[in-house]
Amino acid sequence: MATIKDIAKAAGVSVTTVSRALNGYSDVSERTRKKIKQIADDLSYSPNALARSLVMNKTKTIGLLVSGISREGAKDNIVFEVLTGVNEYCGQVEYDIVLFNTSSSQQKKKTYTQLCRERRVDGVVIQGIKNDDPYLIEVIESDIPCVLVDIPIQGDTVGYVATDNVAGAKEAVQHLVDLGHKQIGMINGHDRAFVSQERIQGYIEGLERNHLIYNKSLVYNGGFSEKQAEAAAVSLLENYPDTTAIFCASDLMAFGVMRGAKRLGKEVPKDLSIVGYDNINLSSYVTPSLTTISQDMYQIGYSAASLLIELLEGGDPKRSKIVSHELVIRESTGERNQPF
Amino acid sequence: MATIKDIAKAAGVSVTTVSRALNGYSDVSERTRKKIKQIADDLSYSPNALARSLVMNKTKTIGLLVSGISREGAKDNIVFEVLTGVNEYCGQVEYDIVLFNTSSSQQKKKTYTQLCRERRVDGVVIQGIKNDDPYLIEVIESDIPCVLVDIPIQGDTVGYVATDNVAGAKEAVQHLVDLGHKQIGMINGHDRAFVSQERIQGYIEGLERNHLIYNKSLVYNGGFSEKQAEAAAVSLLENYPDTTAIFCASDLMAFGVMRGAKRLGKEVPKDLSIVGYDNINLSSYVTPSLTTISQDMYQIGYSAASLLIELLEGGDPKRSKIVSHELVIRESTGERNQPF
DNA sequence: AAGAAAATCCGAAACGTTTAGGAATTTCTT
DNA sequence: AAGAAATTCCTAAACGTTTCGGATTTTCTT
Repeated sequence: MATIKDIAKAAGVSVTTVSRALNGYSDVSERTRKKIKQIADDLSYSPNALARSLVMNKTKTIGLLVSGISREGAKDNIVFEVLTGVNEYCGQVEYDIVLFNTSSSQQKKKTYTQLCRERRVDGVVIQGIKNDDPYLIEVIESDIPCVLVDIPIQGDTVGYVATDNVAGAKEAVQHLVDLGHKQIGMINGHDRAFVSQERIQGYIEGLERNHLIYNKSLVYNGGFSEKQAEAAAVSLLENYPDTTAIFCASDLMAFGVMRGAKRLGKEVPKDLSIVGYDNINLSSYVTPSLTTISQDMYQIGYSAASLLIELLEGGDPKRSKIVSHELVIRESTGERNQPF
Repeated sequence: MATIKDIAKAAGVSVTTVSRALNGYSDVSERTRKKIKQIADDLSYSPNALARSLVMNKTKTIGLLVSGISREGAKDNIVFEVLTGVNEYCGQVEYDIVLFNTSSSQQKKKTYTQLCRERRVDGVVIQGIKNDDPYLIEVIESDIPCVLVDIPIQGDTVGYVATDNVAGAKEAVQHLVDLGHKQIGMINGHDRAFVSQERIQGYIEGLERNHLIYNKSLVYNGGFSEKQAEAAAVSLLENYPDTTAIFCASDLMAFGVMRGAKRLGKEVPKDLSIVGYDNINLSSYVTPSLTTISQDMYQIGYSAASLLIELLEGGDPKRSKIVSHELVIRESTGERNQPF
């Protein structure tokens, strides 16, 4: 493997000159630069990023910390979509991405900060982290630049990108209200997710705006799990049979609710309208296809990366970005059946 | 950021001793080791992986080269699943993963080898690469250890992991034959994919084993695209209306075929049986759910990583791994309607 | 108690870059 | 043609580790 020294020797110049020639500095004559470049090509030289990073104290690498990279998490491709977005932006600005596997590092008792420090990433985007995750505190206290996905925290070195979950949830219930529904239940995720907190708030606001009373017992937690949501939906519908619509904090849970409805002999959307959240791939393929709040996870990833790089390269002092969402109406919602 | 020097100074020993203490060498007394560890903790020291890698000439990092990390590629989560598998294994053996974005590097004219050399990955797993991809030749010629997914090439530094695609395809058509189908069409991917070559071979063998004649004009290429497959299916069914079953080289294309069938007023599986390949998430959710050849992409990723690491650490000289597949029968296939 | 053996430690080089500061050479000015 | 200015190049240190070879200290042997 050719190094800068080899080139220097072959060209009869110092390593300094080689370095400066290859990096486009102005204090090297065109003639020698040509020669050096030629030799570098001949030796098929590629710079050692390690050595460079070591002295420059900058790796042009960002970490991607996701807790959802597990076999189960592969169902919705949310994680993958933001990864794709991050990857796309990083490709444009020539940053590399290193994947941190929190799961294993956790058992190895390596903290978030240690991970980042060891690998010398310039910054990190964090996704799928829970409210009570010990990592979260570390993030905020550490001085490693990072941007969070879906957790609205900002600071000197931390930014975030998210969607307006309360608005989204509000639109979802508004849609249901517009269809004539009066008793709307909700299957939420769990308390340790910021999005859940926001989505229920939106749910409540949506009801109140339409002068519907908010009944706490109509909302269940489904833990973002299909199975759990199915059980929750069954309970909900058995205890409150007048419920004609359910708003779910995720599409996956909406599928669970669908299954639960089927179990109870309820037809969607005739007897029960369902709206989900996320608009994952499955949602348009399933029958009936799912009405949902669509969020562009690719865009979120892309924005997260761009925000982080800005943070790193000291651009403008923006610290957060809200990406838009959209209600997409499909077959799982319909007019309320008037029970005459 | 504390370095080994800081620790040495604080402990009153040399950097050598600190290094050897921290790395568990035997030639340092327990007393000083304790002290050094204590100080390291106090200073919240974490080793600089860059410096270490530089001198050790080993990064404990593998590259992941996939061409499918794009917005469109997010539909099937195949890429993501192997990534998950790779990640899982790497987590266990404490390797990190860096994502290479081929797309951008291509336009930047950086070759595969350059990418790997620069970033100093110890090895690389490659996925979603096409037959005629210039990268492929590079891979084989370069001395960088790598394992290919779904491309059966092996050499001194290159291994692969795949499934037995010809057997899989054979089982698929056998299933259709068993259901009474006599005229079975196929929608293949494209010629630049090894899996396509194998799957059509399996298709042919499957037919011949049952003394059905192989009719070349019954197989169309769908380019692994849903849309394209839909068009192909329509052509196929219009030109050869006696076709009662279609075997598709991917689930995504099978969905296209479903849509095409619907366009022609054909009911699945009554008028047309369809079997796909891959068993992606969608397949079990769609109606009718899709009969398909299931391959465990997670396992493939996991195996690929483990094979690579073995290659790196000089374990046994295995160079390839075949992971098992399985026919999963769902609703999209049924007995042939005898046209009396 | 003296020499041998074992245990513990250290100095310095090496990995492949970048860069500050200055030296050598060329070109410009008058 | 001599000094100034600009151009081109180089020396050496630095980044944070690991490791070879040897030096020092302690413990064991008799």
